[in-house]
Amino acid sequence: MSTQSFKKSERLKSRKTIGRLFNREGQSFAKFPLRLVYMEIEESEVPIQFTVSVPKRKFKRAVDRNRIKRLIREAYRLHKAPLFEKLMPSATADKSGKCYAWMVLFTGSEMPDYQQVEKSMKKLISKFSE
RNA sequence: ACUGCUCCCUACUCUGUCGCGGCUCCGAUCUCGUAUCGGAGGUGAGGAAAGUCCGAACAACGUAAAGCACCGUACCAGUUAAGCGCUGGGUGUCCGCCUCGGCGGAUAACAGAAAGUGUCGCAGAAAAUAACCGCUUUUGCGGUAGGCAGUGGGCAGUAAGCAGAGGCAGUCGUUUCCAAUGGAAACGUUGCAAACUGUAAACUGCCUACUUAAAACUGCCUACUGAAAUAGUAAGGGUGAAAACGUGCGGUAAGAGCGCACGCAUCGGCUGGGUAAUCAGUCUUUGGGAUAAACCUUGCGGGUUGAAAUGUCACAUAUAUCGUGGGUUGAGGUUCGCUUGACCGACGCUUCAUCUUCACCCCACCACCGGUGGGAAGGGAGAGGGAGCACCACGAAGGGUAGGCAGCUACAGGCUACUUGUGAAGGUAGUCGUAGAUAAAUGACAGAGCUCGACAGAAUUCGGCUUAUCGGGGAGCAGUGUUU
RNA sequence: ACCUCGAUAGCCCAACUGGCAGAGGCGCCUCACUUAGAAUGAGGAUGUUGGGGGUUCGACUCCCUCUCGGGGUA
Repeated sequence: MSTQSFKKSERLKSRKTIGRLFNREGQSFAKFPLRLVYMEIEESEVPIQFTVSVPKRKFKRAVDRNRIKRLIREAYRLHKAPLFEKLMPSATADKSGKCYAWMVLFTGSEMPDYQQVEKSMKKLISKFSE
């Protein structure tokens, strides 16, 4: 499996799981302009199911929201490899590895460029690894 | 060449690397499903994808009806699957031009206000029945002026009468004088009157002023006028967004389309042009303020709900559970507000007893190979009845899923050529295949170029409209300037 | 994707069935009272009625359109 691919199976799709994330079970921390909400889930083929959200209240044009989501996804795709390395070995050895659901929210109110997003994504991942 | 308007096309480009959604093909793996992974090829947002303002397709709702209600719509014709779109035409309004009655442009929810109801603030006499002021007729009551008549008055005249003075005549008286039975004069008295003067009343004439000779009053008439009543009238009345056809003449008590002429508008008829809206002419009717984006009337159209519609497969103890009713001749339903109607609607099975009937069987009698009567466990058929189940309807309280497939992209499709038409569009032929996701795909990095890149992201699909928009290119029309 | 409601002063809200520029409360400003402040009293200001266009003599109101905001759907 390529370390930079981003397949359909890596995406968080279950509406139920998303609901649980926001209700009570999810933990979260923030690195401006991003905020990570995550929780432990059972039985997944991949270590992390990932999704993105951008509030409509701050960005009214669909074009802007799409662009931000694409930037965040791109940053995640390019920098997730080290994290997977950390989670995978246990998963491959015996099936005791932990799986997580991730949702990344964009909390800023202005259009970011890719460098900003990449920087905060790196921080997010390094903090999560601890 | 520039400027303006209209229409059409286009929507930064190229290279490399890493990625994403469909599609096709190949390979590998296993739980054999076209599941997962890998690879290759090819493909992947818009002119507005937006707003959801119109119109359809498509789907479901039990068949999808009629009336009322409700909603929409409104010059005509064409175009189209359809339309509040588009094209062409007509009419009105506004603007511009000039050769002054045509041309050009813009614009219009452009049916009906002469079916009815409502509204029209302030101002104004009055906002729609025409009332008020005003004007005018008539009536009575006043005022002023004039006229006539009268009373009164003034002037003049008449003079029978009266009075006056005078005259004449007579008688008598008195007095005085003289030439003395007389005479004369004066006074008194009586008479006369035809003349003189004056004149109450009367009569006649003229006048009755206002700078006088003539105070004033009454009645009637006329004119003007005051305040009323009655009737007529809509010419005029400072307003207002809007004022009861306009101008002139006649007419009238005053006036008025009351009449006439010219003109304006208008319902309708006829003739002609046009498919029609409508235009021109002519005859006739009428002169009715605005508002229908107030209610409304008329014509036309509309069943409702929208892909989160809907079908189907899988999962889920879920065609499950509980209650009520129907099933038992009818519970319930018939869509949106109401009503009506053709109507739709489970109607099958089990069991219990009763009755009727049939054949067999048993008994008795008549009789002779049959008939009649009676009995009855069981069997067949039928009738109505009781109980229950299936099934149907409504409600309650809950449970589960939120996955797959279909709908889902090939078409009222695009492009080109020819052709028909003023045009929107149509026809014929050729050619092209061009997103289809479902937490939802187009991005990042590096480099290069240029005019330095706007508005902006598909979610069932089309045709329109509206709105946003940096630029670039093309065509047509109009104007200006330069050159030839 | 589809359906639906709303927008009036800094804030909350009236204004009928069109009538001439719009009421009220809170807040704001000035003055008085007080040593000062609060409270109280007196006075005052504040409006493109979301933008644009239309109908009408006249529009917060009726119609069209745009912008912004709210709500709903299985």
